Amino acid sequence: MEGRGPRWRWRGCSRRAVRFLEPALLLLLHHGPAHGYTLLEQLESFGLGGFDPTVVYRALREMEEEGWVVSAWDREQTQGPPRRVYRLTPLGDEVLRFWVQDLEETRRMVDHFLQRYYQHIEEHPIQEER
Amino acid sequence: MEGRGPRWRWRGCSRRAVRFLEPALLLLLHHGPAHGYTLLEQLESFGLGGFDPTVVYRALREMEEEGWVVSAWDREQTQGPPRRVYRLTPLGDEVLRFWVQDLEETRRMVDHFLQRYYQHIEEHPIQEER
DNA sequence: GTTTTCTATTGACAAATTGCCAATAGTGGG
DNA sequence: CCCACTATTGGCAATTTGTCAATAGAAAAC
Repeated sequence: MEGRGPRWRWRGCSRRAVRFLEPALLLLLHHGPAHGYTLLEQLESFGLGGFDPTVVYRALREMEEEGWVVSAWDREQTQGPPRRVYRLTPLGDEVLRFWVQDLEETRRMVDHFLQRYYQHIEEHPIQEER
Repeated sequence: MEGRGPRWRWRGCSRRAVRFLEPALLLLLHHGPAHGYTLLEQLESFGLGGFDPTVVYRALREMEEEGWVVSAWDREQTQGPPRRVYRLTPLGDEVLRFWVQDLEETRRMVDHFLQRYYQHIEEHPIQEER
């Protein structure tokens, strides 16, 4: 199953994760403000472990540029350097709802695909040569 | 909701489509050989309409490089220039099964996310200010 | 008390992906 | 012959993604 091409043809897997990153962060922030490092860890509860921190921080900064979240420095209560605490904005809340709609739609599509696959396999157990 | 950034921040939508392209093509080809133009049209039945043809042709060429499909020229039965007919290989069949697994996993993740969202919303109808 | 380790975040860049537009080309109708 | 429709390819700019190195404070180890 290895291709000679780029090292990491097996897309769809880690890529799916990236696609989930934004909504997952928005949902986590819907619970209350948090800083990147914590969010990074909490992502595992979505089955989104193993992210390079850079990716998460970058996503957060981009979300701030969009106005979905705002951040403030927290120089106290830290076991390290000052850290940025992110908080969801009303716009971010709205975007989360958009994402939910989008994921509902995604779910419909995935369902439809899988149904079609299983139905076809059942009807044609052996692949036709035609 | 407009950003000042690039024209098409609203990712996730056409992007989701792209993510579906490969498995959809593999499934369509599982029904039997077909050429790109037909596949392009059949994609609509997956809710994947409106693709730029280039994208589909490119995907097919890449899939051929990977050995998931093979193509042959069809100079007869054509209402235009000769066309390439793609056929699924056993490897492609295997890849389709991988994709199905992957989409099962995706479905679990989406379900989990949505469940968590609705549960949280129900428990905290008003966003906390904390 | 300074070296190491863990927490936390940022910057920069190469590689890959995606959108899009122009080009090519055969066929059939007017 | 010119136009519309069927089919496919090439190339490039813009965007996205992965990764690695850099910075930096605090706490623990030596």
